[in-house]
Amino acid sequence: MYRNHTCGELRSSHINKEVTLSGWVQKTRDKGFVVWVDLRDRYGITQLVFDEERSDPEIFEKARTLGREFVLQVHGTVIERTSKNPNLPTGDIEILVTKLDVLNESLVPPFTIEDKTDGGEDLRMKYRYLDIRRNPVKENLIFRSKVTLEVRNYLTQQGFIEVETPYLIKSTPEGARDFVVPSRMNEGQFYALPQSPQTFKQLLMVGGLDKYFQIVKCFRDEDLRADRQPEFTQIDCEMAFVEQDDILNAFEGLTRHLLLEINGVQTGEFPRLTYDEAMRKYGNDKPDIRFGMEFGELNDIAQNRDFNVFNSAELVVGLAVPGAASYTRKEIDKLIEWMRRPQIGAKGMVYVKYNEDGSFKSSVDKFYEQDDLSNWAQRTGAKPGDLICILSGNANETRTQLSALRMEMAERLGLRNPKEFAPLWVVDFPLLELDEETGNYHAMHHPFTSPKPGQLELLETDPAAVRANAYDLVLNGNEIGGGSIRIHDKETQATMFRHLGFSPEEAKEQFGFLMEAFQYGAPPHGGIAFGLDRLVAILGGQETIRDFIAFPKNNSGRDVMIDAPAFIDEEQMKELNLKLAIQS
RNA sequence: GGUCUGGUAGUUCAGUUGGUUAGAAUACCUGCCUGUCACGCAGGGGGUCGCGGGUUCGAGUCCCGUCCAGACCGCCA
Repeated sequence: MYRNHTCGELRSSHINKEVTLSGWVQKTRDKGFVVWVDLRDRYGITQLVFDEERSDPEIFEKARTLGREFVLQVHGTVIERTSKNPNLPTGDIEILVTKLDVLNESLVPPFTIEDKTDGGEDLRMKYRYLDIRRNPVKENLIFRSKVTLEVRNYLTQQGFIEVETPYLIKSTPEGARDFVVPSRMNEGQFYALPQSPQTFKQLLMVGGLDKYFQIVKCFRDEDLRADRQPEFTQIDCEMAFVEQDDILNAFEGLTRHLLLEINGVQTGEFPRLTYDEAMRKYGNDKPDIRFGMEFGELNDIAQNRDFNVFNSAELVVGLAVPGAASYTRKEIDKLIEWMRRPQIGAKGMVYVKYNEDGSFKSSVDKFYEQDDLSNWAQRTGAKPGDLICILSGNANETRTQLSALRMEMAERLGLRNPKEFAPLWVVDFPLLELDEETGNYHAMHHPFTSPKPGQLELLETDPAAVRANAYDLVLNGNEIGGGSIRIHDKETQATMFRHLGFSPEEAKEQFGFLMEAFQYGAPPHGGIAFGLDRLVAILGGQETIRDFIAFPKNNSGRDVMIDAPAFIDEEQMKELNLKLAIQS
């Protein structure tokens, strides 16, 4: 038996007990006449003590040779400490060791295994197994396990069935790039790893399973970000015989359950905003509504004066930054400069200081009266002490730019409190999106999304105006889930494919199995998928999803620990009938 | 594909206008220390300044190229 207690559980009530513990050496403190060793395991730290008087001389000498991260098994007596440590749950006691076994030695670790490590990102990834020994990483993984357990509990209780779908499937051109896997048995042919189990879950509905979910890995071969990994996990869900409201209610229930069980936060009914409203009010289809700063459109009260910048703009829109009227000229100039960076691309910014005394001072005083500025303040909800920031130009671009400003200012003002949760639904997304490069329309969600009732005809005349039965669940400015009511009849699906530029032959070749299934009594159905990594990170109050993934990939999609991807040897290539176009 | 930032001791970083033997903290090693818990004290070892080329009397520092890492834009149905 390696242990009969963990390193986190012994208290003064255990004094005089004989115990056996196993764990890692966190640190040794050699004071000459006495040596202390902090022994760590998943559950905590317990102090071991060795001294000249009470310890066997051989064990005492052995204790002095222990290095960081040695694996020990110790046997000894729980004793009361002479000087207690109130910062440690086990700080009242220590173990007077009578038997010391080094189960394994350790090299000096390349970084400190402490909450605040001295190791950089790169190094920690290379030695991820050491990083996982640290509390913050370990606790994140435990947290994730708790979230997935609650998801399974809740959905199972609601009558959902967890079904696994295949990882080796077929590549399709729509959407993200596929990871492909060569098939040895089928010369020259490739599987693709799923970007999502989309078509399979729809086929499960045709199969009559009615309520499905799966916690499932998905794969996308696209460039990464801090919150994007090439393989990531979704909570994938689908239901039959449902309308949009049924789905929203069901998964609002799941989200509310998680917020309550995981974070202890009670949430009321989630607000529902249409895509158009979200864009008008926040310039963003995933608005962070933990704070206000809603947009105020000023076209009618700012145009038709002598200020040509506004007169020539499609949209004049502003927002009030709370308490920022105290910004100096220099600070405002810096902010404008920030807005003009290529990433945001604003041409300039008009500002109005709403002074505490009720007067206004603006960068366009030449063109506008105090009354005008007062109207602007009213439209943007500004109060004395606020700074009103106004952008103008092309409607879409201007909204996006002002949204960037809104998020930045909220960040600076500390309004993005990670302990606060503000979920909402964004509904009625456009069905199609114009690809600027090709000039073609493609599905904003995916090609199986149904248009709003009676809007199918609009596809012919005004494709951009067609709204879809598609919805996103947004939490604190992050899209944590998205889904739609699907098309479930062959004719509509064929029409969709045609509008997306598929020839009937291409549609049949790629999605023939789905269209065929629709001919055998496909029920109305719809669903949603949550990004689990991101959801867990947000519930955990953190930004980077990498900290919630045991073995994440780096910026360029590499696993620096196992050093993947890698070349494969010639024999393997031959077997797969592959030849590289480049020389390795 | 693009923009930006960084790469100096095991680690995290500093290094001025191009100028003596490249520093600090921490980690590591040795010794001391009668209750430590960020222990303390004294001493010690540790560097191809990412790599290649160039400018210069002289390059960690300037220039060109390249590799690696990170953030962002494009991309992510």
